Amino acid sequence: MATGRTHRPATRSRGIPEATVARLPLYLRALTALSERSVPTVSSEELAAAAGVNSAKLRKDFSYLGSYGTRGVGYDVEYLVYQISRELGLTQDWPVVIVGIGNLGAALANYGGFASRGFRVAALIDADPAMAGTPVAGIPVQHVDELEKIVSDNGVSIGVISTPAGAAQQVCDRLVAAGVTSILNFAPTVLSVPDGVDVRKVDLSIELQILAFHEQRKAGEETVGGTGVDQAAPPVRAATGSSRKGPDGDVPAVMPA
Amino acid sequence: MATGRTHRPATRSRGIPEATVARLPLYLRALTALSERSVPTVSSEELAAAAGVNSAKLRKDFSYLGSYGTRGVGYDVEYLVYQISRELGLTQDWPVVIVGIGNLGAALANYGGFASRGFRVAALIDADPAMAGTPVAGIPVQHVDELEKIVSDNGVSIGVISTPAGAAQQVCDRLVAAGVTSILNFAPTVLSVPDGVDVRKVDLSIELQILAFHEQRKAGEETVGGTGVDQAAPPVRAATGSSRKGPDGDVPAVMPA
DNA sequence: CCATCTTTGTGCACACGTTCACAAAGACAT
DNA sequence: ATGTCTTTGTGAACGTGTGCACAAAGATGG
Repeated sequence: MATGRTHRPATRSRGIPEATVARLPLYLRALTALSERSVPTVSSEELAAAAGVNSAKLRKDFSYLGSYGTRGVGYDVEYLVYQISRELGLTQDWPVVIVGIGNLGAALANYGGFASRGFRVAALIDADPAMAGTPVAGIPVQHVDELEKIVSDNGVSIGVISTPAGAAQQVCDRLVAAGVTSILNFAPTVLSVPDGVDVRKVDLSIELQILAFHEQRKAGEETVGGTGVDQAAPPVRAATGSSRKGPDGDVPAVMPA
Repeated sequence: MATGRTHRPATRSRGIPEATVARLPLYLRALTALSERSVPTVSSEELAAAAGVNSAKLRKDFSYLGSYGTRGVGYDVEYLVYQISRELGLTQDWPVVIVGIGNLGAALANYGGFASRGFRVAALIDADPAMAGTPVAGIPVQHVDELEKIVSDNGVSIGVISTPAGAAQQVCDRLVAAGVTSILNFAPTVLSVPDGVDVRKVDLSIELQILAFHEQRKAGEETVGGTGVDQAAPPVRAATGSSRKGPDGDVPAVMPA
C-alpha cells in the first residue's frame, strides 16, 4: 500500500542522489556567506569545513552537477551560488501557504528564512474564525474555508502544515486536492498522500527521542551497568489480551499528550 | 579537523542501526495510539501501515531489540510500548533547556510534545535582559548569564538552541562547556562540537529547498523542456570576484532572522 | 495429537551512500 | 616551454540500509 512517504523509487531520474540534494542547501548557505564577504573562490576543503562535511563528499556532490571547479584553484563562489540555486529551483518564485497559525505557525510566518530564497508566504490559514483578519507577521490570517481558492488563485504548490495532529491529515487532503504537491509537515502524524506528492516532516519530539537514545547510551557506557539505567519492573509479557493492564500495576503510559 | 558533526563512527556499539533508532519514535507513537484505544496486539503489517513504513523493515527493526513478537499473532502493544520506551531512554526524566526565546523558542516552550515522554523543560534562557522574569508557557525566562548555573544545578544534558544564527555557536560552546552533551539546533548554522557531543539540526529553510528541488523536477518532467525551467542568462564564469552581486539582482542572504 | 493457517524473524541480494586514494587538469613561476 | 605544485574529479572498495521471500514458530480447530 502506497503511503507515498519515504519510498521514493524516483530520484533515479538520471539525476542527483537524494543525499546530495539534501546537502545542496548547506553548501549554498556557506557559499552565500562567502559571497557576502566577497571571497572570489573556495577550495573543496575550505567549503567542506564551512558546511560541516567531508571534502571528498562535497566534491562528489558537485560532480553530479557538472564540472564547475578549476583544478589547482577551487570553485568560483558566485558561479556556484548560481548553479546550486538553479539546481534547487530557487531562481523562481515559490508561493507557500502555512496552515495552522498557532504558536508554531506564527513563528514560521515570522521566520525570515521563509521570505528569502524565492519562498514567499502567499497566505496564512487557520480554522479559528476569530483569527480571520488578524495580521500575523504582517499577513492577514484567512479562514480555512478559503483554502482551495487561495491555493488555486496563487498557484501554490508548496504547503506547510502546522496544525494540531488531529487536523493534519484532513488539511493535507484538502491541500493536495487543491493542487499542492509538496508538503512540509510539522504536525506529529504520519501523512498519507497520493503518489507524486512529496512530504517532508519536521518532528521535534522525534528528534528529542533520538537524542535521548544516544544520551542514554553515553551514560550507560561511562558507568557500565552502574547508575539507575535499569529501573522499575518490566510488565509481564502478554496477559492474553483480556482485561488489559497487567497484574502489577500499570505500565505508566508513556504518552500523555 | 573534527567538526564532530555527522561523522558518528559510533552507533557501532554492538547496537541498533541509526536508521532503526530514527524510526523507533514513529513506532512508539503509533503504538501509543493503539494502546489508548486498548488494542491488545498488532501485526507487523498493521503497525507498519500506521507508522508509514514497510512491514519487513519494521520486523527487522524490532528484531534488533529482541524477539518481542508472537508468530501467528503479532506484537503485544503494551509490552512493545514499554520496550521501545526503555530502549529510547524515555523511562527516565530528561531535563531540557531552551536557549533563545523568540517566536520559535516560545512556540517550542508551549509545544506539548516536550512535556510528555520524559522530557521536562527545566529552564528558558534568553540574552535579552528585558525578558528576564517574563513567564513563557508558565516558565519564567532567565538571563543567559545564568546558563552555566542552570545547566549544572539541574543536571541538564540536552539543550535546544533557538537563537539567531549569529549567536548559536557561542551558546553551543557554553552549553557544552557546562556539561550538555546533546543539542537540538534550530538555528540555521553548522555547529561544531567536540567529540562525544551529539547535534541534531532542524532547518526549515533546508527542508523547503529540498521540496523546491523536487517540485521543480516534477514541473520539468511534465512539460519536458517546455516551460520556463531554463531561464535567465547564467552569469559569466569567473568575474574574478570583484564587486560581488551578480548581474541578475541580488542573492538575498539566506538568513535574516 | 495432528493439520492448517497466520505471522514472525532473518538470510540474501541489491541499492544507496561514504570514503579513500590517485591520476589528470590546470595555475603559476622560472 | 617546461616543471612544479595545488586541487579537482572519479574509480573502486567498503559500509549501511532496504526489501524479498521463505522457513520456522506458534496459535487454533478438529
